[in-house]
This record gives sequence, structure tokens and C-alpha cells, in this order.
Amino acid sequence: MKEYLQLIFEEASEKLSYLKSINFTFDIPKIESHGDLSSNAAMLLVKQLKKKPRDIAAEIIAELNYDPKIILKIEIAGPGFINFFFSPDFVSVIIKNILYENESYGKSKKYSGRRANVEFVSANPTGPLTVGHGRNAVFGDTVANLLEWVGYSVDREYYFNNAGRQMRVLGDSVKLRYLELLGEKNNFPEDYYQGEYIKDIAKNIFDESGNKYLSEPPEGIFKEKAETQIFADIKKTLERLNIYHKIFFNENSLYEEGKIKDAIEAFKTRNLSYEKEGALWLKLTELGNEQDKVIVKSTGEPTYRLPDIAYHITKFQRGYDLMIDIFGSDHNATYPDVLAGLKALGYDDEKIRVLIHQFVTIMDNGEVVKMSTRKANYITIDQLIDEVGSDVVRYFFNMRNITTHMNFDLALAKKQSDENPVFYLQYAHARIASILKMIEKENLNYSLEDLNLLTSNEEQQLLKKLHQFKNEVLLSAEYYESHRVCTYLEELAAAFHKFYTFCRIIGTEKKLAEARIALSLATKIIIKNGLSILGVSAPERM
RNA sequence: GCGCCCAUAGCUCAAUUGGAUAGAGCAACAGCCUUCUAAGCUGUAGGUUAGUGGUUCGAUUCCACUUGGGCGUACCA
Repeated sequence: MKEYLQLIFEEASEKLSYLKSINFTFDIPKIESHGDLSSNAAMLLVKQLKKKPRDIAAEIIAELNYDPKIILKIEIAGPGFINFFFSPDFVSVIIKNILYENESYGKSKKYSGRRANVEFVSANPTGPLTVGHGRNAVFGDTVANLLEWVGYSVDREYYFNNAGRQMRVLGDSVKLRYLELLGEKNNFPEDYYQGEYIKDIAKNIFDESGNKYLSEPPEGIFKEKAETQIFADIKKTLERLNIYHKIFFNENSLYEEGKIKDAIEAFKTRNLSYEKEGALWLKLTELGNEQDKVIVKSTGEPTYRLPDIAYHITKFQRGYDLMIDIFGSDHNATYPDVLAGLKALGYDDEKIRVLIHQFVTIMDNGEVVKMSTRKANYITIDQLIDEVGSDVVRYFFNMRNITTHMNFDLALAKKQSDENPVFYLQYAHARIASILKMIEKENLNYSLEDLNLLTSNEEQQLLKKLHQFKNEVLLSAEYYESHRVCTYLEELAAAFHKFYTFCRIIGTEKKLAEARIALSLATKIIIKNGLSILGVSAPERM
């Protein structure tokens, strides 16, 4: 619909050249009586033309050469909006396109040929994924889906570090539990990993090899076994959420391949670093940031900034047009340094999009649960999936804007899972599947012959919702906002349920019934496509 | 102290990125199943968009300040 209006406005701008000077939009009005699409063009021209907006609107409309089969009427309303009403016949034609393109309907080629990298989860292998990681994981994967829908070729990437202090403590923790199994009494330190999974790992080593590793150092076999097993568990959890990373990038490889050294050299040759008190500092103040920061400690060890910069350089070298980093809000102070460093080295930091999500507050019976992997005070994603299922988990983390501080009441999630909106969508899909089975028995089939019979309010509302899908996918991708898809689907499902209540199929005159079947089919396809973007299943029956 | 983020109906959140009369779901109340799935539909009630100023044709949205929360503010990652 929007494309057609853009076309006739373009034609009109040959005569009304001022239309070329403004950036006007076509929006869907909130109120039905304001039409199907509305333009603000006239209001934007008030200053330039020094005329009343409503007069300008009239002037524009006079030059619009439109097909009355497509546009029913055009009105000027309010302060100067130009409202367009589409003809019912034109609106119903969309069914043909949806049925034809089926599971591809809604995809676009706008960004085809471009490559994107989405880095998400990126939790170090020190313990199971918790609900805290859930939002990051689900959102990241959905953003990746959205980018694919608008044409990007996307690589999902997981960045991890198996060399730091956390990992040393992990090895120590496993070794100590192992020694306990061998009968040694010890005081398990408070700042070691307290979780039961540490005991499981130790038990596995014990079962396989008995006391063979009694005098083995903790950073050897113990750390390795722990990492292998924890990573396997993390991948298994992600698999349950339908998340598959293509690349697991080990921070350590940056050292092994000399990327860290290269980055240091690059800063030095550009005179962007200096030594002070035995450490190497980056001249961030010259790059417009608050203060200079250390990139190599006086011990010779780099700080996290340096590998982060080197890591992103590899992404540039791998040729991505868009690089997305998904972080929790605890990282909000770190990325400006990294971006500034990259920019100073001549990389286009506009290609990097850092998406910061706010934390999820876990509540249980009205009390805040403080999460800590170290203290084994957490609720894992696996536990959550066991309780409510992966569809609910995916939908729940997608349905809110990532800028919100989300409350997750566990007691409520368990008890009231029936009230989750995801069931509302899945129910609509299952309902349609059920209708389709029923019409087979009645010897009915869909037909595209008489779509112009779909004139009732409920039918038209549903059709107009279907029209919005493609644009909604595009906007969701461009704004990196997966919750828009949820909001849209809930509106679509509501429109369908209304249609279902008021427009029956069986027992209706044949031609109308067949047109309604076609409409139902098209709705089913859109619900399924939308849910697939979110990574949520579309069941045939419930 | 400073930086980033947030504040919308009793609760959880939307609002086409500056548009017209701020909308949904829960919860509350009143209705609708002998006919395609009632996990549904219809209706009622619920608001000074935290507060005060400003910017303009127009502000929940942008700016400033105030209040209240979250996360940071390391030669930790």
C-alpha cells in the first residue's frame, strides 16, 4: 500500500517540486476513521510555503493521479493530515501474494548481499546459563533472524575466554571437590564455585580415572574437563532454545596469532599510546572520551580493552558490513573505549552496533533473587524451560523492549503460564489448522476467485493487519527491536479471533466461504512466519 | 560525586522513533458455547504519561532541572 502512495507522490512532485525538499512519511493512523494511511507532508511545508497546512494539503491532493480501484477516497483532516482510504477490493488482493510466497512471505531483499555478525551469549564456561543470560541469548538470536529476513547473510558468534582468573578458580574448585571424593577433608573456600555441577564434574573425573590425578595441578586436566563439560551443557541449553552459533571465538587465539601484539603496534605507530608508571595507556582523551585508560598493565598483561579491540579488528578483517554486539547493561561503560580505539585505527565504527539490554529482575514470591554464578545462587535456563517450555521462554524474552528493566516473577510464570500471550498466538494458529481439517470433511476448498466478497468490518480489519506484516518485519530489523514482532502478532491474532467469532465458514454461501478459507490460510501463514522469526513453534493443535 | 539506562491504568508492558481522541494483557465487574477449538468473543470501569519548565503547527517521545530506581565508574572481565 505504502509503495503505491510513494509512487503517485513521486509523480506529483514533478509539478510540485517542493515535495522533493521534505522528508514526509506515510503512517498508519491509530484511529480507523483517519483512514488506512496518513501523510504529514502538508504540515512539514508550513514554514517553507507560508500557507495554511490544510490549503497545502488540498494543493497536493489536486496533483495526485490515482487509480480509483486502489484508493477509495482521500481526505484532509485535523491540522493538515492527508488521509488515504483504500478500496476493499484492493485490500483483499494481498491474500494471493501470501499464499503464493507462503513461508517466504515477509522476507525482503533490501539488505541482500551484505554480511552481518551477531555476537551474543558470550558467557565464559564457568557454569550453566542462568535466566540472566536468557534475555541476551534469545534476543541476540532473534535479531539475527530478523536480519536474515531482510536479506543479510548472518553469522552467529560466541566469544569466550578460557584463560582468565575465573577459569583458574574453576579448576581449583573442581580439584578440591575431586580430592573430597578421594576422602580428603578440606575447607571449601567461600569464593570458589559453590554449584553442584562442580561436584558432578569432579565425580565424572573420579569415575573415569579414580585417583590417577591426585597430584595433577588444577589448571591442567581439572580446568580442561570442567570447560569441556560446561561448554557441552551450555550448547545443550542453547539447543533447547533453538540457538546455534556458527563461530565460537576463543579470546586466547588473539594472543596465539599475534593479534594483540599487532594492535599494540598499531597504536604505537599512530602515536596513540604512551607509557606511564610501567603501564601502557591509550590516549582516549585525545579521541574525545573522558579519560585515558590502561591497555597493558605494568605486569605485562593486557586489560580487557585490548583483546576486545583486537577481536573487533578480526571482525573487520573478516569482511562484515554490520557487527552487532549484545551486552547486558553492566557493559555500558566499556564499549565506548573499544569503539574509540577502533575508530582511531581507521576502522568505521558506524558498522558496529552495540545493543545494551537492561537486567532481568528475578522475583520469587515477591522477593528479589540475587544471581551469582560463583555463589551458586541462580536459576538456570534449563530449569526455566523445564517449568514453562522453550516457547514461553523465547516469547517472554522477546516481548519486551530491551530498554526496560524486566520483572520476572517465577512463581507467576509457573502458575500462570496459561495467561502468557504466546498461547493466544499459538491458539489462533491451531484454530485455523482445525478449520482447515474441518472444511476437508465438508468438501470445501479455498478459492481466490471472489476475494471481493470479503467486505465485512472483521474481514477488512484482518486483511489490513496482514498488509502490515512485511513493513513490520523491516522496521523490527532496522531498529533491532524484536518486541515489535510480538506486538504485531498479538494484534493480528486479535483480529483473527474477532473474524472467527463473527464470520463463519461452514454453513455460509459457498463463494464467500471459499474466500474466507483463503483469508484464514493467509493468516495462518503470517502467524507461522512471525513466530518463526521469534523462534517460537506454531502448533497444528493445542 | 560523575557517566549510561529507566519511570505510562492496581500489576506487567505497548504507543508506527515528533503526529490526530495514550492502547493491550492480567486483575475487577456484567454478558456470550445443542453449530468450524470458550487458551476465544462483547461490554463496563480504570490515566495530571513521576514533577516543573522549555523547544514548535503538535511532546509519552527532544532539551534542562528535580525526585525515585537499575547498571557502571580498576593496572577485574
